[in-house]
Amino acid sequence: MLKEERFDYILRKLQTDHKVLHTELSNDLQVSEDTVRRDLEVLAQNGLLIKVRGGAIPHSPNPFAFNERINIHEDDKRAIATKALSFLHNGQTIIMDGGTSTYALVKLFPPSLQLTVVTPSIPIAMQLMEHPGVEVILTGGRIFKSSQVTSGLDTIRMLEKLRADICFMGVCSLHTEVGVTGPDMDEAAVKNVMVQSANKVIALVTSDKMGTAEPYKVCNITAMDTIITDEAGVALAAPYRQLGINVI
Amino acid sequence: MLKEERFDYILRKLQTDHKVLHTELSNDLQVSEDTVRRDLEVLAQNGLLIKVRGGAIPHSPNPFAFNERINIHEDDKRAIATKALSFLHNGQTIIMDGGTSTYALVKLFPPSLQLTVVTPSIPIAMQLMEHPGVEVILTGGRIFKSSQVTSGLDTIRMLEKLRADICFMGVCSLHTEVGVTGPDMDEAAVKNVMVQSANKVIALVTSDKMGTAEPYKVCNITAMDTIITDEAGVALAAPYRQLGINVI
DNA sequence: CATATTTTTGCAGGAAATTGCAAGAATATG
DNA sequence: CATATTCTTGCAATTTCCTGCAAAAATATG
Repeated sequence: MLKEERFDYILRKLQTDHKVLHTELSNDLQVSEDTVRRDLEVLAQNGLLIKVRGGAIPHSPNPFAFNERINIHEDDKRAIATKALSFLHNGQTIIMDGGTSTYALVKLFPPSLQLTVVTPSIPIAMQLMEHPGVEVILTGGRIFKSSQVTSGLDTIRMLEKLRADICFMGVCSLHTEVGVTGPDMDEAAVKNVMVQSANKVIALVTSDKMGTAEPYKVCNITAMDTIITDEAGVALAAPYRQLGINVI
Repeated sequence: MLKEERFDYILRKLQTDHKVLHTELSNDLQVSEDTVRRDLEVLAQNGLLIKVRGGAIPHSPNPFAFNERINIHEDDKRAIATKALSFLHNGQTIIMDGGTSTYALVKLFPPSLQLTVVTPSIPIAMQLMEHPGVEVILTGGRIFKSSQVTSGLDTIRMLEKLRADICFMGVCSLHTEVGVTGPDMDEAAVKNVMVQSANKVIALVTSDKMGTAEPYKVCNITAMDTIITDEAGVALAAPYRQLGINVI
């Protein structure tokens, strides 16, 4: 049996059963569970399903589209967010980029905090709607369903007119030479404007994103004032510190 | 049974029952109460519910105001929304006002529908994010926490540049002489621009709002092309029909 | 056609996650 | 304040996952 036939079978079964199990598939397809595991691995990589312990579930109809990602490196992200809190003071205007790191940050906002937050992220806006002291401004534009942020010209135009105290940047790759990069052209353009509209830029980055690069450039690495990461070890941080960037 | 299935079950039960108990879930899912407790823990961490002693309650990302209102006249609103569906055709660009009537409408969108929807309403945008064929454009601006819509100058500017086929107007009071009115100045201004930016304006109004007025004027009643209501009886509809408005 | 290289597959082991249980702490209730 | 629930913590049993490895199959190369 061809590997593609197995893929086909798995996806079809997933569509009818809304889940697949290693044990079942191993039996149905007459291959070992390891092979099934590997099959699910590649299907997951192509975004065709979501691997979970014991099998896989479909991508769309489950309510975890955004919340799944929040689980990855959850502790790291909370640690990063906690460090970031100390930069916030009453009365500031903050640009809050989309992404799970920034989402973790707004979840930690103490109730007494008084801020104006500008964001293209719908989950962040929803989270902050319940906060009594935060004025929320959502940038307009077309919604990217996968990342749940607005993007495009309208978003950029709203950000351009802004003067913020701090911009917290989320999911990006950092590289000392390549700079700050992202996986999507439009979002990279939006991030670029965010950087320009803020007096101070703070990147929230899990350590696995440091030293990596993606196709679309956001800005030079020197545009960052501070990088907050989960593991600010000397080895990882030194190259950035040499450029005058505060790494914590 | 996969852990994710349990999550799914819990969230679904929470949605219908408005609460879940450790004891019940343990029995329903055939796992120990400890496992239920741990499941609720992770769901709570992801903001999908709130743990309380003995079980959990919904997190209600929408403040009560919105959730409650959606239930008032629910049947009426669904009836109105069903009538409104016939005005929608593939390829159209639609302005969708905030409010529970319009929210009921987007919930009825058939999956095959291909539209571009421009809206200031966050619940509507979230609902449509799960729709495969709808392009969602959110107008930017300051968020009104009570009604969960964006408002203000930025919102107006985005709408001004638009040319839509249809505008569906939500919560408003209608009066043959006073016209269309609303309870908030900023929102009224936004609605006014919506009316001007669409070729055709359709009001979704429960019958109890007809013949009433509120402080801030949106537009003249003749700006409406069609009024969809739950009870298009002759007595109520006649004055509007005399003005050339289609009432159904 | 023979040989080298890559890909796929199954297996073994140790690592990691999940689950249920028990004992003591915390909290609600009358 | 006494009692009953519920919650937390630690632990052990089980299941599942990952890594490296070797055999078999497929593909490429001379």
